[in-house]
Amino acid sequence: MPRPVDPQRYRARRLVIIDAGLTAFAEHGYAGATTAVICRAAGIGSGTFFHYFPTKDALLVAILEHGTGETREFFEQSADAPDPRRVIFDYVEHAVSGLRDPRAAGFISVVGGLTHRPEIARALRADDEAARFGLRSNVRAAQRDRSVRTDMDAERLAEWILLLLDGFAGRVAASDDFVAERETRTLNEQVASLLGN
Amino acid sequence: MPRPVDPQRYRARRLVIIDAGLTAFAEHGYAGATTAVICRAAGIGSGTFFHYFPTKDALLVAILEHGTGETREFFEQSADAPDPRRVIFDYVEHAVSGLRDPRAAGFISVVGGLTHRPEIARALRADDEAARFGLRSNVRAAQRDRSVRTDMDAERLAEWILLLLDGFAGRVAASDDFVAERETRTLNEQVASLLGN
Amino acid sequence: MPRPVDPQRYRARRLVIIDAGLTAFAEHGYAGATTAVICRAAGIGSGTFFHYFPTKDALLVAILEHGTGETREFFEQSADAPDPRRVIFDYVEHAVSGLRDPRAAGFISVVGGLTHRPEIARALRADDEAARFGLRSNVRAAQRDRSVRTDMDAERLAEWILLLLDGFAGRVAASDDFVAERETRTLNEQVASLLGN
Amino acid sequence: MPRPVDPQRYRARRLVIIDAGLTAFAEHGYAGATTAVICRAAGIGSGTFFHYFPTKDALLVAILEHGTGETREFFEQSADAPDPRRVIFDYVEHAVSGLRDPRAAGFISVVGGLTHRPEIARALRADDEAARFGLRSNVRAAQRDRSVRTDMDAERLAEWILLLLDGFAGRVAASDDFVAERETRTLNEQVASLLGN
DNA sequence: AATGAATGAGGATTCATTCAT
DNA sequence: AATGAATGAATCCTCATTCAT
Repeated sequence: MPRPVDPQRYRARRLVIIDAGLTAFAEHGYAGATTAVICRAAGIGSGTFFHYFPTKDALLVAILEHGTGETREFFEQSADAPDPRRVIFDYVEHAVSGLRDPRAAGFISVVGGLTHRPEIARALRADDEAARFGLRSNVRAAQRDRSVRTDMDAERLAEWILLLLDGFAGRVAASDDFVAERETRTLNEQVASLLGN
Repeated sequence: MPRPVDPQRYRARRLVIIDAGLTAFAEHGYAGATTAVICRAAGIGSGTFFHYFPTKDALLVAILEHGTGETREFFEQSADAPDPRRVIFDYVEHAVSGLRDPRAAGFISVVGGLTHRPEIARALRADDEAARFGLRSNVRAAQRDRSVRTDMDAERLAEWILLLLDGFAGRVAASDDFVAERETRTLNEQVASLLGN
Repeated sequence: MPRPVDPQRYRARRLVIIDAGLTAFAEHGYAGATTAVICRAAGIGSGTFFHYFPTKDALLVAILEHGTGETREFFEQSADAPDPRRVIFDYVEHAVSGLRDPRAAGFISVVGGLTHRPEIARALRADDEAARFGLRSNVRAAQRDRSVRTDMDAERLAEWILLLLDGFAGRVAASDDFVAERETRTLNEQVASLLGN
Repeated sequence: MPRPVDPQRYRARRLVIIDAGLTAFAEHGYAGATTAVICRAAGIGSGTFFHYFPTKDALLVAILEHGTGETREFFEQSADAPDPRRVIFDYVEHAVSGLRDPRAAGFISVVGGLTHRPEIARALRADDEAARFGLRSNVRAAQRDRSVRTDMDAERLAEWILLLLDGFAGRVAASDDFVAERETRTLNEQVASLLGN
């Protein structure tokens, strides 16, 4: 009598590992986060790890995809928002609030140095693309209704917003004095100055 | 009869290794740049490598310190410049021009993920500190002569300039469409908007 | 309420696994035939596998014993045959016809390299012994009625017949050009030359 | 001052490892001969092993190629021999004498079960081919001068000689009672009966 | 100083086997 | 009986580093 596969349980466990991975990568870097460390953090045996993820890289990719999914969701939910300029700022807000998880910034800088692992590079590009796509659409819409400057094309403005967000995350990771909360206002100003009005 | 050390030759060879290291780290990431790879690139044997650097990390630190030195030099040479606001923009220019070396951006993102190796973290902090110190001094001076806004303190402004520079480097590394040359003007605008006037 | 064990069903399933094992071992070698591969081929879960066989080795042993059983059966059925020389040639025929199953030769060479697993070695020896015993008896009988040379003792002649059969199987496995069908005649000649008359 | 590479030393050490590998494979089978076991037998560290052979398979291949080389050499040295039939029997002698090394037969049966590792399969085919080629040439020559039957083509006769040799080796490995020395005469008889005259 | 052979600690991954359901 | 998730021992292999020459 086959035990019915319990996808609930499966996904829960998977999330536990993803979470442990996020912690471990952020805390110890990619090399330092050995599968042993991750397994210990997740409370599982090494065999179990590879039951859920075929490789260590795959775990990292899963973490990234998690983020990519959230980004896509965010923009899908804002698809019909009346004020695209507003959506852009909401996304900025959203991105910064992601940094409230103290592991996020660390993870981002770790993963940025892994462009040489092809799988990870792919996931990284997908992540970037998702954010760029969402931003670009909204920038374009905002340009149409003249709430954003039109002398720079939407793609470049999107890149620049990401530049600010990535730089912001980098600073959070690099400097103890740079506290997300306190700097959000300046970030908004920078984005505003970028988008013009 | 010990051959007298020829410091000329010594330093030259050291530079060759540093250069090979920069290439290798940028091209293959930290893990992918094995000492074997670096040695091959430098045209030396592995034994020789460890004559010049006690560890692989030490090479990375040396590369970083090279950059830190340049930063310090830059600000020292501008110490008595009459227009500190100008110096800030010159530094931005200087930093961007560093990205003309196609390895630079790659190296930066690689090294950003290595905060967990203590030696490297130290060097990274020193590098950051050098730039921040130089910028802060000039921001402060510029604030004194009212060419920079005074409603944000110098330290934070310095951090924000670095945020823009790091974000910029990150974009250069991440996106083929983001070409340093073409984006410099926008960068200057953003810095200007940051500093007010 | 324990479902009454259905021995019919049990044996059938066991045979399915044995068959899958034969296929897998022949196709992928001992190491390549992981229990997962075998289970997939047999259409069962891994847990089920270990209901039927306590270890992977035990499956291999069962396959071997299957063959050993057939060998014993063959010689039992020929026990009272009037012409023992004939029985020997029939056995050769029988052995060659076993090679019609394209998995047989592959399996034989795989299993030959596993003398170091004690269980398997035991089964292998038993298999060898069964064939040797059957052959030896018939050789001896044939010697008695002078239809086989008497200047070599029965044991050695039996070994030499096995030598020819094993070599034959090995060639079938090793060389695509060596087709059992076409070579049977030569095999019979060699056996004849061995036994004299 | 580069220590001059000492190819003497290199080859010697390589041979030590090859020898240890032969012992280990023959004694423990492929799986049982872990790299650790081989290294211990060779008196080297695991790192050293992989300095000489990129993989465990490569060591096995090297052992095989060693044999292949000997085979080729044998036939090259006999290239201009006046009596090709004699050469064939000399080769049989040569092959049997190789079995005096008690590890040889064990190694052969182990390696026969590894056809699924592509590198090994390739080496195995090359080995087979070398022997077949040498035999075939001599069979053909012998057929020309009528010292070997002509009703079977040279290729098939070569295969049959190998069949006898492989079967012989298999018996030596399988049965303690089957001693190479004592059985050589019968082997020669079988080959003679095969070749006719 | 320069070399590269030698080392072995450490890491990712595999897989037979167990066991709760 | 049947399942497959969970396990961890065991394996191959990598690579920074040492050291005799």
